[in-house]
Formats: sequence, C-alpha cells, structure tokens
Amino acid sequence: MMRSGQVTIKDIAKELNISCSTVSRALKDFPGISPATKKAVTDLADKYNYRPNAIALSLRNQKTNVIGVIIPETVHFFFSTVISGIEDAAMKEGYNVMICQSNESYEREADSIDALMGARVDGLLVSISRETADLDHLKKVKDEGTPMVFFDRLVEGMNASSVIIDDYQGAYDATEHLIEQDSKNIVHLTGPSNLIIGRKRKEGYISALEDHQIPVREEYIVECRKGTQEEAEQVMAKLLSTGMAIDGVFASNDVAALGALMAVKKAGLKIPRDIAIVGFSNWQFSSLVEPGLTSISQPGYEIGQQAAQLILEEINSKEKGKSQIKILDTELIVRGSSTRK
Amino acid sequence: MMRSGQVTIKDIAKELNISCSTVSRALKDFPGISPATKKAVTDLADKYNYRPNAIALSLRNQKTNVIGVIIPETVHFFFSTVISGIEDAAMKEGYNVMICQSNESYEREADSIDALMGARVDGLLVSISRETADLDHLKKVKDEGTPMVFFDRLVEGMNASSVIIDDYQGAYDATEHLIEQDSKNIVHLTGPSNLIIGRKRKEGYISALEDHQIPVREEYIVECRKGTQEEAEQVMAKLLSTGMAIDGVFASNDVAALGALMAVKKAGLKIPRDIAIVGFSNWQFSSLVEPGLTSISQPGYEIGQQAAQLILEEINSKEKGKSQIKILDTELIVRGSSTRK
DNA sequence: CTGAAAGCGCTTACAG
DNA sequence: CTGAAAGCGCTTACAG
Repeated sequence: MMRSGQVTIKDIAKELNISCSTVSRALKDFPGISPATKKAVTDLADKYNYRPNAIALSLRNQKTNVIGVIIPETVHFFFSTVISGIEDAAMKEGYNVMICQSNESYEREADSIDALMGARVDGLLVSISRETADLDHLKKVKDEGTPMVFFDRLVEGMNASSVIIDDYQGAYDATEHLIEQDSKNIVHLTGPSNLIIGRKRKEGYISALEDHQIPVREEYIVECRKGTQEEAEQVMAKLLSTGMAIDGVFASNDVAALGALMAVKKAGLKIPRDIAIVGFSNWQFSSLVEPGLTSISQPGYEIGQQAAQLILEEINSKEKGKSQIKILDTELIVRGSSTRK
Repeated sequence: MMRSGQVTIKDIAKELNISCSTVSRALKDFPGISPATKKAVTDLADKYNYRPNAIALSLRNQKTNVIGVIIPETVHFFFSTVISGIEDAAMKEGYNVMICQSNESYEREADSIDALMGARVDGLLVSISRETADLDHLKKVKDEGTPMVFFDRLVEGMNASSVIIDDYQGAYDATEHLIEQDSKNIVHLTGPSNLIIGRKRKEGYISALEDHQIPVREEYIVECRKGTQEEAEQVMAKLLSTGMAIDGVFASNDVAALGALMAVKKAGLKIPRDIAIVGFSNWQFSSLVEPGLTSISQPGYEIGQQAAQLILEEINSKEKGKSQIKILDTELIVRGSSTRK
C-alpha cells in the first residue's frame, strides 16, 4: 500500500474498520481493549511506522514538551557545552530543545523570544545578550506565565530562577593566585560593564587585592568592551607602552587573556617571569598556547543540566513564583602562564 | 484584566462580541473587514500581546515551519559554524530549527530522527554519526516523503541532496603542499573508514603522491578510529619508534594533527624542519599552537547556509526526487608547521 | 461585512 | 469491549 506522509490513527482505524478511539486506546495499553483488537492495531502501527503526531498532542494537551533556549553564540566552546548539558537533561525527561542564537544582539534576542513563545515552548532558558539592557521582552514572558530560567548571565530585577557560577569567587581565586606567585601590579581586563558577571569578577579582583593589602588602582582596571582577542591585544599593548609597572594580568575571559599574552610576547617580555597571566572560562585552546594559559574553569555542562532540571521543575510544579538561584563553583586550572614557583 | 497563558483568537472574539472568523480575518488584513472592527481587533491584540499559536497553525496547515537538524556534536567548532549558517538561512525564511546531537552514536541518531519526525519537521538536515552503517532509519524518512538533505558527511545509496566539501581536492592540496615543501615520506592519519569523507581524503592523498611519482606505501597510512588527540599522539609515537623514515604528516582532521604534533615534539624532532605537518578542518586553535598548524579550511557557515537553502527548496517544490549535490571548495591555510621555504 | 461549520490528529468523558 | 462527540487554536469555503 502506497502512502504519502506519515500514517495517522485515522488511517489505521479505517483499514481495520474500527473507530479512532479504539485505535488510540489500543496504542496506549488502555484497560478494556480486546487482545485481538490490540494486536491488530499494534501490528499495523508497526508496519506503517506510526509515530504519534506531536503537534496534535501539543494542541490537545496544551503542552509541547519543548523547551526554548536563548543563547548568545553556539560557537563559544563554553556555550556549546552548556547546550549539551541542557539537551541531555531535557531528552532524559522526554523534552525536545529549540535553540536560538542571539548573536549578542538585543533585537535578535527579542525576535527569538517571540518565535519561541509563538511555538508555545513550555519553558524558556535564557542567557541574555551583551547588548540587552531593556527587559520588557523578558517581563512579558513572565507575565504570560511561561516558566523562565536564566543561566550564566544573571538578570537583575526579574525574580527568576537562575543557574550561575560564582564569578566573584572565581575572580578572587584567580587574583589571589597571581598574588601568591608574587605579582603585585596586576592589571584587570574586564568585560562589558552591563553584564553582572563582569561586575562580580571585578569585585572579586578588588577584594583579593584588599585582603592582601595591595592598593587598588583605577588605571589598572581596563574595560574590553567587545571581548575580542584583537581588542585585548591593543589594550594591553597600550598599557605596556605607558611604562607603568605590570607583573600580572587577570583577564575576564580567555580570549582577552590570549590577546594580552600576544601583546606581552610581542613586547619582548617573558611569561610568566615578567608578567603572569590568568584567564577565565577555560577551554580547549587554553592548554595549547605557549605557555599554557592558567584559567578559571566553568562547569558548562553542569550549568546546562541544572538549568534544564530547574525549568522542568517549574514546568511541572503548580506553585509558581518561588525562584531559586544555584551557584556553581569554579576551579582554578594552573598552567605555565602563571607558575613562577 | 488578569489572564494566565497566552491570549487566543477566541479570547479576543469574546471580549469584542464577534466571531473567531472575523478576528482571524481582521488580524491578517483580509479584504472586506470594516475598518472599525479591524482597529478594535488589532488594538486588543497589541494590548494582550497576541501571538498566533504556531502549534495550531501547524496542525491546520500540515506544515510546522521547523527544520530538524541531526549533527554529531555541537562542541566541534566546525559544526557550530554550520549550525549558525543553518539558523541564519532558516530564520530568514521564517523557519525555526530543532537541533539534536547524535554524539556520534547510531542509537541516539535513530532516536533523534524519530523525535524529529514525531514533531513533524518539514525537512531534515543530517550529518550522520561515525557509527552509522545501517541506513534503515534514514530510508524510512525518505519513504514517508519528508525532504532530507545531508551535509558534510555524504551518505551513499540514498539518492538525497547533499552539501559537502571537496574532500578529495582538499587532501590532494594538503599532500601536494607537503611534497612541495620537500616531504617525501608522508604519513597519512585517516579517520574511520566507514565515513566517505575519510575515504575521499585518502584518495586525494594517494593521487597527489602518484602524480609526483612518490610511491604509495601501506604502512604510511594509519587509521585513527576515534579521531582524538590522544589516539593520534599514540599512533604517531609508535610510528616514530619504528625508525621508519618520516618527514611529513597529513592528518585527516586537526585534532589528530595536533596529536601528531605533540608526539613529534616529544620525540625531540623539530617542526617543520624534520617533519612538516598539515591538518584538515581549520579552526581557532590551529593558529595558536607552536608552530601554527597548516590546515585545510572548510567553509562551515556556507555549508550550513546552502544545506538550509536546499532543504527549503525541496520543501517548497512539488516535484520530488531530483536530488543535487553541492561541493564547496576548501582552502589551504599555510602556517609554520609546514613552511620550510 | 460577518458568522457557523468543518477539519487538521489526538484524547477522553460519556454512552451503550 | 467499542463508538460518537467535543475540544485544543486556527483558517477558510460556504452562506447570508
């Protein structure tokens, strides 16, 4: 028998001369179906490779079993590990995942949220873009009652559950490590100031200096707005050219750390002897550069898993509104770029 | 007015005391709707942030505007650029994308295809897993009439459209480059032999040798089944320990090339002086190792874009069955690991 | 210019 | 043990 498209309950019912209700019940082991009918139905379903139409089910159940994900960029190793964590946890519970990249653009983020809400996702996992300052698009989601969990990048003033890492502590550890390696004049390359993660890392840096009685000097704290390697390289080269004393660098992300590393090398200085360097958000290349880059490792996969678990909890619980924040630990991975001892 | 969940046409109709049909028509600029009605409807839709329920539309139109993607692993830089290309092209045409990672597992690939088919995606973009030998799950998709396009990894015996790169030519270029740099005893680290890309690259390697009258020796062709850095490092170390003459390495992927590079360094040999190395599938780290790794660059973003365009064409065209294969060019990126001249 | 009805594929309360 | 009916949200051919 030739068919086009996938087989439906109706097709099976027609061929067997029974009603759709019966087919539906036979397919799901409903009590009170004659063994003969059940066998006839399941045999035919197998033969035609019947798959329940998830769209029809979604409409009927008012539930799509899809969770939407808004992520800045999948090309970042960190975010791709987060996605893996989300996917695995979601799949385990029978959910599919729909991912939209904002490419760090506010407009695209807002459009993506609209698309995902139109698709009636059961919940939304979001890591906001660098550009996002206005939160109206997110507040709408909340008002409409769709569960939403933030990950990695905390959003203030939303009262939503979040899974983040301890940026403050990570930065503190990184800075203290530099101090223990006898760095005293430590430059901090920060991220864009509208992301909370950037501010927290800066606080960690400052606290570590203070706890070790090292003066905090504003000229040692420099913003890398774009966070690219080129930008960091330029910024670092400029700092070096001023002749100010520098014997350590803590960069807010590994790409910036890499830029700093290049600038230091080009200036003819030795790493770690003259300047020790520590990055943030350890990924593959960190171990491959010469010397290997010391970095703060973030548990991307766990962030994804926990964020997915949180959203599933919220989807499946009646009581809305009680939000929780999970803070995961970072880990200092020491490599050649900072080891003097 | 307090609402929970998103607003529907019915809600608007009720509040305005008109029928759903009218609301539907007013919302889509249907001819023959009184301006007053239209304004009342659109105002209310705006106020309540009405979004058409994509699920209901999908069911009615028998079309979801979703394309499904099966991809080995998003953590690979190459694949993440492919995803970006797919997403951008799809979004431009009003499609959403649903991505499933197979993690190079046949079973997970088959499950994901079932999930995507259950979700009634309009088309499927697939790059098969390393493990996939049995093609039944893919044939089912074809039989059921769902358009399917393969990318990067060609599948034989399926008569489906595909977007691939010219693996043969890329490998030929890589090998010829090594020959031009005076390598004569060139090891080829291949991928798993059940992937066609691996076989094509091997053919390119062999042709280049033959065209330059260099003997092809089986012991110089070694399979790296898993394609990990560790495996390649071990394989290479073993080759070096045999004492056979080696002055060049062409690895079927960059991670394997990196393993080889490590092994050569550890053996105390100089790169490129003693052994020149070329990889395949250029990505970020290739430029960061010491020395920089010469590699064949694959246009991931374009592969994604073209694959998406192809599937959209197939979805929107009536005539099924005429499949086309697009072959994109690679580019040799020369860096320190191979430049002797 | 507007409305009632049917239908996309499925489930389930209600009858029998 | 089985079936007819209603409904999820939307659109559109058919009436009026």
